[in-house]
Amino acid sequence: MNIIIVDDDALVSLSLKTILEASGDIKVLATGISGKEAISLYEEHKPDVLLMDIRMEEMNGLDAACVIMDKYPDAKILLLTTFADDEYIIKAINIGAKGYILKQAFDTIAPAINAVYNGQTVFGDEIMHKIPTLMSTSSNGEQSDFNWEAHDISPKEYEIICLVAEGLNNKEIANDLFLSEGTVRNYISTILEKLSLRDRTQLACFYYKHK
Amino acid sequence: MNIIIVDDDALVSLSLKTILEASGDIKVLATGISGKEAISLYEEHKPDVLLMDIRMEEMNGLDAACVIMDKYPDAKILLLTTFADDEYIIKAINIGAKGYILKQAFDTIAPAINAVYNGQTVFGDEIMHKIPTLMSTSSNGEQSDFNWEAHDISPKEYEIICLVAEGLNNKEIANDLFLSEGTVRNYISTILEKLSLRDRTQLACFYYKHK
DNA sequence: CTTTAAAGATGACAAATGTCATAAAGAGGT
DNA sequence: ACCTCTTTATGACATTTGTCATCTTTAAAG
Repeated sequence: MNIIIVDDDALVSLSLKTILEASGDIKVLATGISGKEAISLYEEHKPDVLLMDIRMEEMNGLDAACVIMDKYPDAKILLLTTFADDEYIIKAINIGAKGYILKQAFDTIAPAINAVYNGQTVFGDEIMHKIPTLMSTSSNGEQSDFNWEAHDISPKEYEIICLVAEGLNNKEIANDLFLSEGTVRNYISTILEKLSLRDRTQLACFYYKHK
Repeated sequence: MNIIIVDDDALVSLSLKTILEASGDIKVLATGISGKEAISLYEEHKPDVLLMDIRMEEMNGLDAACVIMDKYPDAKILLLTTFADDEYIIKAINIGAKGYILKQAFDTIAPAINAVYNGQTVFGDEIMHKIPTLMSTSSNGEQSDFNWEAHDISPKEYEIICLVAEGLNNKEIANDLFLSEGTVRNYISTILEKLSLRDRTQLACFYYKHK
């Protein structure tokens, strides 16, 4: 099976290439580092599967996927992400990407590619967990969009809020975001201050009520 | 990798067993023909992956999956279906099934099992296509179909759950319900036990996700 | 009248949580 | 170079939380 890898970070592309080719039946035809490159490489090689990072400098993976799917509806595109970026998941599904998985999970990527090659669609587990919530928040058009920035909530803080609203404790959040537990505590402390809440449970409630 | 196959139709189980075992690294520990059997077989063998039909006589695959996931949250269950039964997809996702694919596509099942085994979630392509539509139709009408009594939650306990989901702390709940703070703690303790949750924040999250 | 079951309470205890003061490292602007 | 802001980290601390074993009271069932 022939694939193309596109990732911002050449080191990642290389590691992936090595690992995947070692697994046997995968051949990496080319690697790229931007969405634009992904498009031209795809047209040139017509790979069985295109493995592409979402966050990239010149043109992000989603837009590139959109362009490619538009021209080649049968394209099999597997999107990689460093951690579960909620906002992109729904978009990825709608575009018709054949998968959306964490690139951390190196050894699970080969099976995923195989499944995609055989006509399945694959999602990383952590990502799947979020879909029910995303479904209920993205599609019922009622009140939803609370403006977090208006309350001085930074992106990082928002990220933490989401994890609290998934029921993670401080240690787990710390592991997820590569921070120390104490730092997470401090973050939550200031979040509570900003939103005039008392504890993490109220924060979780607030989250669901304003989404 | 060890799996169990459960399908109404013994012929299907057998064919699957043959095909999958031929592929090399899959061992079929047992086969069953009903949801009830799936549960007992799962408990007995603790397979890496459970492959189960949705439509079965005695107890359908979804209910069985629900019971199993409840008791073994790490269970990897791959649901099979003859046609894309729209109505079950959302439910399958919510239950936490690791996949939902067409059993027609014989040769794609092995890769799917592999991906699931490696921690991914897999959906057949025909099924994935329907998800965007299902998302918008499922979230306006139904909702709140979670059966608290089925999880042994008494009315009083439910009352406390609601207060937790309003962000009250134990003292406040105690005042609200004319109980002592200790009693409230005990109540919450048993609620968490019954729902297999860890703390009040997870309880609040659970409430909003199932409501 | 016993026996049993339930609802509620208490105290002890470990763990998790939230607050605060403080500090190191880096980036950017002057 | 100096100052400032941001991000991350610590440690100390008081509170809250969840768990458990043990009671009392009340009500129901025999």
